Amino acid sequence: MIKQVRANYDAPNMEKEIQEYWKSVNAYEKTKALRANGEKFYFVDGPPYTSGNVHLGTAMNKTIKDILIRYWRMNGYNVRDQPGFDMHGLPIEVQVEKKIGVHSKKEIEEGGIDKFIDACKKHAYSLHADMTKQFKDLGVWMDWDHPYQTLKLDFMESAWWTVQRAYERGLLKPSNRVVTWCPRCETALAEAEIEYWDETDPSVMVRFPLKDEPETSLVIWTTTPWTLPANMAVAAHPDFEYAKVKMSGEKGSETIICMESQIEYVMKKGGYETSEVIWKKSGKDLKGMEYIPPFDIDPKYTRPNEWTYRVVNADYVEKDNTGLVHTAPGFGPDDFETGKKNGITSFCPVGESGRYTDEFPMMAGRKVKTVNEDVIKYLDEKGILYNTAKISHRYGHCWRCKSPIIYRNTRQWFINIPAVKDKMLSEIDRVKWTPEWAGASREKNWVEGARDWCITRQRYWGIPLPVWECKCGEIKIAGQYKDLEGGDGYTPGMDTHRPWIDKVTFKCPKCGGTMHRVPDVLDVWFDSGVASWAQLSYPAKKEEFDEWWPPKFIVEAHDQTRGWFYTQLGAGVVSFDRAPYDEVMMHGWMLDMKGEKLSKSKGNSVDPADIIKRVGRDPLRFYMVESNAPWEDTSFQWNPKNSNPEKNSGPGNARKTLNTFWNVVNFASTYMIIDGYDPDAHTLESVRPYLRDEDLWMLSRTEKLKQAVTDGLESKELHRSVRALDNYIMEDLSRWYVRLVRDRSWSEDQDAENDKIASYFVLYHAIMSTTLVMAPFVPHIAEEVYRDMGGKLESVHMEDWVKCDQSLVNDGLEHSMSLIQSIIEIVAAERAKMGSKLRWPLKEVYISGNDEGVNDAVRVFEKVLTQQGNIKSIGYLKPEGFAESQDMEPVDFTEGRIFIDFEVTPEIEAEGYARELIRRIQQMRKDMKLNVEQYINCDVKAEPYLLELFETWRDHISTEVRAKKLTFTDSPDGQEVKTWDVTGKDIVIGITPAEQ
RNA sequence: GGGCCCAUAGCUUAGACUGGCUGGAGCGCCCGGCUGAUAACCGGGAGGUCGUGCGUUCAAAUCGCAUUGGGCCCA
Repeated sequence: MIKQVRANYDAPNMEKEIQEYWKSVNAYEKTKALRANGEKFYFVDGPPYTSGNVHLGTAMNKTIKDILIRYWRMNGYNVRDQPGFDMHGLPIEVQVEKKIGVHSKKEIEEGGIDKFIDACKKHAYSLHADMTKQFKDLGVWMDWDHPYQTLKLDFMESAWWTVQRAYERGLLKPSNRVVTWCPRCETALAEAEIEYWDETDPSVMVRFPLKDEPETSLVIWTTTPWTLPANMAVAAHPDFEYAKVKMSGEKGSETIICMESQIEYVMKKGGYETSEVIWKKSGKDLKGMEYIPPFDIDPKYTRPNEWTYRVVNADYVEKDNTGLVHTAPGFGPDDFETGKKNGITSFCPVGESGRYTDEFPMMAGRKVKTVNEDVIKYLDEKGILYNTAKISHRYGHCWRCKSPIIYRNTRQWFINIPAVKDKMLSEIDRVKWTPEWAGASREKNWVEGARDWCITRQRYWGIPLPVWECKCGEIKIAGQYKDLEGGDGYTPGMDTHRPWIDKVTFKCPKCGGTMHRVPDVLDVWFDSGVASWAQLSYPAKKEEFDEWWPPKFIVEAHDQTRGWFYTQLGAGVVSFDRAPYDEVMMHGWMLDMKGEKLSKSKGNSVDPADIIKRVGRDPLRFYMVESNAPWEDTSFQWNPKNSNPEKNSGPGNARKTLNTFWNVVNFASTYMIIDGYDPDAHTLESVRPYLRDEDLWMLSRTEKLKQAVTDGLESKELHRSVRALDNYIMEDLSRWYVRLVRDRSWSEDQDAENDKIASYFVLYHAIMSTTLVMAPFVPHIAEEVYRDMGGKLESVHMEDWVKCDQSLVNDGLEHSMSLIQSIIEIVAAERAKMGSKLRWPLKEVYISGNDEGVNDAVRVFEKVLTQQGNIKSIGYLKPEGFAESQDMEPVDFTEGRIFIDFEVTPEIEAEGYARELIRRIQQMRKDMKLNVEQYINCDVKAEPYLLELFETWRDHISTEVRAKKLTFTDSPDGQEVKTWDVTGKDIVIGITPAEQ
């Protein structure tokens, strides 16, 4: 049964009602159940960080997922669609700290870690609830009632198991390293947790006088004067030339050593005018030269060896500044490596909170970055400050609290990624990437440079590192919950977060001592990295794992190259010797209107809820996917202050397309209901004898649409699918086919009944086909149309995907129609030039195709041409056969020329005026809000000449306007009387509704 | 500084891989038309150094090199 659709496409409210309908009939659950026996498809949702807010990028991400999942389901797959949430980690800790008013780890511990963790957990769950609500509101169909959450015990167990796997394979080890460190959060950070932006720092050059020759100095350069107390060596490039130079000028002279190519630069920085090279040596020969360090540090901390306070070689030294690099192995990763190579102590006189320890008494207790000026002052007073300036450069900051990071030497646990790098690279080759360069170029480039993965954080809210250590060096890994059971402090059913798990200890099997847990928690990237087996609770439960793993497909934004694509790859290879995915699709970001990153602090953020409220969910989805290839960034066209976003915005444009589709459906449902059209009563075979060529054309276009949308989905070029839909709806369906069938829909001629039914059949087929292929993209409007137009199933999303029927494709007809369309366009343009209204028929149009085939192709649709162009007659000419005597200018079209005869004959004049009259009466009917089937009585007053013309068209006029009586009179009367100016002549029309 | 991606009308973009006719659309703007889908629809117009430069070629938006700007990932 076809129902009358609502008059207006009010997306925001209609979508809400559809969502309520889905809920009321359990549409999602039933759709899933319908495919329960289908081929299994394991899709893994990349868990968004549980921030509580769905922004545009997250909306785009879930929209793509929703589109593909719906598409796969329509193709019969049994899709696993468990959504995930990344619920541990620093961002939540920082928010909770603010909420409860603590500012440091010390304060957290004073207040009790248990209270803090309870607050984090509560907060995480509440954010999770907020986000779920927003995702559901977008119309995303995932298993929201059963999400995987990284804070759940079974999920944490899987992470533990993976740590254990790494250990068993010899890939996990603790190590003292210099790592990036947030002094506020007092924890190590991964590269992925650091944000870079420009900052102004001191840029200083410092003299390091030679031990044996104090009047000569090595000159080093640094932007971190605060690290100078930890200076242990100076690095020179072994292959570059260095020089001992006497610098002179008005201020005096001195002798320094620097890179030869930098002499000029160093001279100027020192305020000298001339330089004189005393000797040149390669960096290799400089090696071993001993100098006096800038600070006196107690040797019991620095434990000097034969290379301490000497020149060493390192090939990362670049040809800039002085070419001699201050080396503090406790404060820089490169420095650390250099120090290690030469056996130099990694002296690090800075504690967790970024304050100097007693190892550097001069500044003990002070925060490192605050002492720069004092250090410079000290150097100056000591006479070793060569030059000081300011520099603006990129500097790393903690992703959560925005504090500038430092490097510190600490003990962390690492996974040896270089050991499995080759396997990771070959897995990248095995996996299918969309676009192809996402894997072959980007991911590969990233993995090639991969180093050890530091998986430990010195925090609270995370998966505890499942490692217990004994003083004797013995290590125990708890790979699963049950491994805790033998421990002291274990209580059945305990929460395995900190601090409770910290109380669990084991007796050392080797020395009998007590084994304590390493108090660290895991990097949150480790949490998400294990998601594909952790969501299946592997290895604690095996059944689901055996059923689903390995996953087929993931899709995330391009920043995940270093994030989830990478951590899953690493964790997967460590655990299973393979990437936990077969196919990766990469998508772009949503940027602001100017192409800049959206951010709250910049004030250019766009709230999806605002778009939903003002334009709607489907238009938002349609726009996001249509505007660009998925992997490209989109400058999102939305100004929150726009007072009319329905028109002037990206989603507003999409709304217009969907609105047009809505109007088509409205048109169809209106007339199909009037005529009692029953879609089930007809088949293609039953209507085939009555199909016109334009019907066959529409069928052909519809099949091509199915093909185009399918192709786009298969190749993940979703924009192509949506653009094909847009083009079909606007060009083929609305602007053309509906225009062609209007007269047929209105016909009350019994003889034409079959012709009308044929057009209804095709229109219905077009609408239903469109509805099915648009369903994954715009699930709400598709559902509404499907239900109004008599869809058989409870939801359009339960339907099978429709395949293109090649037997209905007819390229010849499509070609003919495109010729007709271009000819009609030209005729319209020529009419405009001549001031000839479409309402007035043209006497004749001559077609002169470049060859006979063109004329034949036009002939197929001659009726369409005469009707739509309002042309009395079409003439066909041989390419050169036109009699120029006709005095008509030829106009070119794609495959020939046309000639238009604009002569207005008396017959044409009569018809023209008749149509002018009809138009005015129709307008009045509409103004009077008369029902389309209402009969009227009509009085008309006009000059006698016009009345004569009207007389010849009396029957036609009466039929068209449904007039029972049409009276020509000098005193027109009626419920509504109006005077019209038609080409300068007054016509008075009076209308009264008539009895049926 | 390195890797990858992008750059076409005021805005969003097609065309580029496989070089070839006056570079197509949509939105917005201006003008006109149509009117039984109607808070719709249609036509026309204005608007383009195809980021810039050099090269390959009979021919470059398209291929190559360089350069500028933007995005992502790193140093």
